Amino acid sequence: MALEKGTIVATGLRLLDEVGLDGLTLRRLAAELGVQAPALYWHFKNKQQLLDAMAVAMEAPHVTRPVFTDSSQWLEWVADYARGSRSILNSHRDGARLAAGTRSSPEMFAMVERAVEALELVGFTVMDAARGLFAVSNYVAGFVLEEQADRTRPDGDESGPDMAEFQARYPRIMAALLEEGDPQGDSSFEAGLALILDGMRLRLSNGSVAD
Amino acid sequence: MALEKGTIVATGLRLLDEVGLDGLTLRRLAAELGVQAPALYWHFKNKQQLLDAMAVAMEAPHVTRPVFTDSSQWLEWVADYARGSRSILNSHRDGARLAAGTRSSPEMFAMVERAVEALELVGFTVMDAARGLFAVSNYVAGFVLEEQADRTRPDGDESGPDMAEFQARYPRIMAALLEEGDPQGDSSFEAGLALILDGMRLRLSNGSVAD
DNA sequence: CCGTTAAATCTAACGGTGTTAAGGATGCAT
DNA sequence: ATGCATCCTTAACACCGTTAGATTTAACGG
Repeated sequence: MALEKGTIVATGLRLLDEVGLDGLTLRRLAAELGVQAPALYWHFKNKQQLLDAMAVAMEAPHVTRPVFTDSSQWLEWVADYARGSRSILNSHRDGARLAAGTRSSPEMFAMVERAVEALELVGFTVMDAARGLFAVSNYVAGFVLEEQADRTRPDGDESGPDMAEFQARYPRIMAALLEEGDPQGDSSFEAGLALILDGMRLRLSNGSVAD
Repeated sequence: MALEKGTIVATGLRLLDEVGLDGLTLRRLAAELGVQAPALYWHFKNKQQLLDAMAVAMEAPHVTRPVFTDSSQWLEWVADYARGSRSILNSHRDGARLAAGTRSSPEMFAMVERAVEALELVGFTVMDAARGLFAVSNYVAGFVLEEQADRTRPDGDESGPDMAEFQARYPRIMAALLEEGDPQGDSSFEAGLALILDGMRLRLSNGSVAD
């Protein structure tokens, strides 16, 4: 039987780190497996289904994360959920783009369901819980996509970065950059996440009627 | 002189709406312009530069948006900034993917600079202003990307949606869907946006030392 | 040990892609 | 008229995802 579905997916993810999503061709992957490209079509209907399987495999360690039990820990859990999402998307090169092109797996639905259930016990309405998690997911997706995009498009086109002109034209952006460092760094991620979490905390204390 | 750069970009955006980003090939675009594909290489170094120009053209109506003057209007302005971003990304098919693959234009930097300046006058620190706008941008990007992705990948693979099983397995998600409707709709967008805005409002009242 | 059958892979090819090379037109300036 | 820069052409290259059909491999009943 030689080739297993899991082997193809694992090799695909390993190769993804080497060549990136745009460089990941069926011929290249097949060569890595010591096989010809059309052989992959016996295991997967087409390339998209292979990419879907890779995305699911990548997200697997995340969707099995247990939900919180102590109600007082809900905020930290949601924060860790967001950090875990970012970590998973960054566990492979172009991981965010890979996940963005894929439909959510049933396991992902199951996890959200459990999380909403737990948040409900804390005092959230189902709506506020779902909206909060959805907002966090969208924020993380947007953040990591930009985070990884800077690695994908390194062609600076212009010759020099011309820091001096940038400083002169956008002094406040420059000041923020100098103070915080990388706008795609951990502290920037945490700051944006904290905004959403504060909003959720407000919904909880207000009984979700704040508008 | 015949072919103008602006004509190519405008035709590219029009064609994008017809065939989507994946269907937008240089040969197809050239045919639309009554020209052969390699002719485009006289105007653009490669396809990516053409896509960059298209993204800039798409975002043009947004980056010229004037900043608020009345300090009491800061929150509504940031909200409108977010709504405008979403609207711009939705102004063309696959607009979010197009923008995601592109570096920010100088005009975008200039607008953020002006916004940070205005928020500073309201009482924000430069850091909190920049972080807030950055978080909003990431949220909007993630939201619209998912919003448009559902149109890009319509192959449901599985035969039936099987609502009954979904209802049984994920009752809370189902309840939220029934109450809110489309999780990619306006109200969902506003709800997530409100969370971030509440977080920003909190930063303002706390003098940015809440942590 | 043979013959059958299904699983797994091969070779060959098709139509399509972005991109490059080299050469014609076209129009303007000397 | 000649030269030159502009703009576009034709021809081709290397590569892509995908399909069709032949072929090998492995397992199993007689």
